[in-house]
Amino acid sequence: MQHKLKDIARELGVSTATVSNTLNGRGRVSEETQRKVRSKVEELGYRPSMAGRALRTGRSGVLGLVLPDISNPLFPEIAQAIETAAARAGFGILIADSHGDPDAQGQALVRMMQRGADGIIIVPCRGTRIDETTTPVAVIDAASTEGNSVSADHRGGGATAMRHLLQLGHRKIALVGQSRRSAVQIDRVEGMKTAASPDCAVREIWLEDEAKLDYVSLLSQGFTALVATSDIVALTALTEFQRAGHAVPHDVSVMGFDDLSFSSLIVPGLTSLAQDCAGIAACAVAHLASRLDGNPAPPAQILPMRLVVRESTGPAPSPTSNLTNKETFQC
Amino acid sequence: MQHKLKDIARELGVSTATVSNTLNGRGRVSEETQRKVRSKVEELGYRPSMAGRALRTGRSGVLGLVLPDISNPLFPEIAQAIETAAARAGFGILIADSHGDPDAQGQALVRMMQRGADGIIIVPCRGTRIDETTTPVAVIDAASTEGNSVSADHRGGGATAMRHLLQLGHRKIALVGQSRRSAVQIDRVEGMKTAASPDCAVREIWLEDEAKLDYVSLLSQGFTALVATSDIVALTALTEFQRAGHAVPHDVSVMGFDDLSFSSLIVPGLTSLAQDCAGIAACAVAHLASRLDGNPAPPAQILPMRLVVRESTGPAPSPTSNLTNKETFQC
DNA sequence: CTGTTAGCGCATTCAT
DNA sequence: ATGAATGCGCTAACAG
Repeated sequence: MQHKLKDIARELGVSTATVSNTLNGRGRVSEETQRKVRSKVEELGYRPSMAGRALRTGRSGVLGLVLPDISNPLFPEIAQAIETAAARAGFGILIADSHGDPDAQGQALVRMMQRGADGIIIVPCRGTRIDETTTPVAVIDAASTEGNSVSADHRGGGATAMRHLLQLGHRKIALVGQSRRSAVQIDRVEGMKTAASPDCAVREIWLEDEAKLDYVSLLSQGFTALVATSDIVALTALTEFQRAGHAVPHDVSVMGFDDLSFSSLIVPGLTSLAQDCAGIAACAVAHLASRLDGNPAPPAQILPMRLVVRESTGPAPSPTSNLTNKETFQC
Repeated sequence: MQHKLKDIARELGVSTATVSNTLNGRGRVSEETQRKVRSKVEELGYRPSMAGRALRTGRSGVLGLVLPDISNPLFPEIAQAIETAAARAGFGILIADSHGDPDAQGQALVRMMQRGADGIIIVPCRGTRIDETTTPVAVIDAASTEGNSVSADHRGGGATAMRHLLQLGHRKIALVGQSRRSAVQIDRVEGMKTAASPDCAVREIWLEDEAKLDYVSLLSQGFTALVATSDIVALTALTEFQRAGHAVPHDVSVMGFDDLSFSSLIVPGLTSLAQDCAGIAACAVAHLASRLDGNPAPPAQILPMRLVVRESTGPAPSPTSNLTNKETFQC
């Protein structure tokens, strides 16, 4: 076992209170003794026991992080950002996975509280709402969700995506989402639709409705661009197009959301809208830290999304060449 | 604040020890009082304070998990598996990210210990070794790494990959890794090479050596298959091939490692070698749990990898059609 | 079988 | 400016 507060107090001939006061800056302690204490602490390699402190102060110095589905590829970034922000603020992160199941999510919340988490950051399952509890909770969801504490501006991101394609001359655009139960996806699609110009034809497609979407047939229907609510879906579309011999972005432009790790690595690189994960994480941690200091819950914060232009989006094909694919040109 | 042990003891007219004994099964307590205690606990919704217990027992009930780079897409699965395994064993998971930096890794280890982690599971940075400390550590790396506690059979996986391609008739195969500093990647490539038949030409390529690898030119050099040490690299190769108009697997077979989440979603689906994340996680947690019970460190465990065959691998093209690509056929 | 007692390591009064 | 004393909630000895 390590050295205790008492040890270093005894060795210095002072009281434990003095040592504690020095270390926590709380105190009226003379410069002289402060130096002695600090050097002794260094010498002995003393580390305060979190258990003792937690019992005394009722604070564990730990925040819970509950995620809906760790296997979602966006998770790594958000988790990393939160861990970094929390560490900077002196908190540890206790992690839990709800497997997308509302029951498991509830149990995870209870487990975190039982473990003494000072606060909880949660990215809720689709369609679940979080009832406020005794321990403060920061919710990262969509701006349109009640109880949301901080989120990316998914609507604004959708609008930005749409404007990007309009600028490139696209006028017939497919909007592809996975599930309507996701408030995030709904917001993104809404944003796209509101930004569409009157002369722009838009078709909204939800994968949960279709057995299997035939991406390639969209081209013969005159669509020149596709925006997916996730880079995952965009990647699927991209590979389908390329496999069928259609050039991206020459024949069709493709873009997604979240700027996942692979999006910059594939060929062509995927144009995407990135969340400000670091900003969101910092907000969530700050939110909790502030409430732990006794302040009331701050208003929800919405952080802008950032357009990352890569090679998967380009000028709309001219009407004549619209149905022409690469092979035909080459022969 | 919640109810304390004392409360429920007082309400029942028994001692705190009796309640504690009942709850921890430690005790010589009559059936009668046990029932009364349990029902009172239920009624009051009593939850033991981890802080108090931790201080008393010196055990936090928490394991640290230190990852080299959360943004690695394999992380989600391994983290999820470990969280699940730990929860089953009654542990919480305190997470930390070393950003691939050995210094940060060391600091993360210290932070975990300071927070009172009972044990630490670590996936080390490339090229780092973990010195055993006072708190038990389980290392998840490669079988060839000293100090490794549990890992997938990366060599065996490499061999399996090679045999899969040999069976399909491939005899000129490119092996693509990212960094030689990764023991995991080394093992995978070694496994591939040992399984290559004498009549099979193999070329080992490390991306850290090349400014930018020209995947497409490999085809004109007669390669009919490519194995990457990661699905990420395989995905890059796949999209490059498809963009250039080469059909996968008709013209070239591609396979990777780790069966990342996107591998089943792209077209064609990526053939890959999957780690048994759940098994690895269970082993790591069991390893730590056993050592916390006072047992000596168990020997390292190696878990087999599983071949997941999808559409990106197929029969080798016949020698005559080897240099022929899709467009030429169609014209 | 059950109750009493004594800390675990720390932060915090209240005296000095 | 410092020290002595107190108890956070719990469990492990020991006593009954």
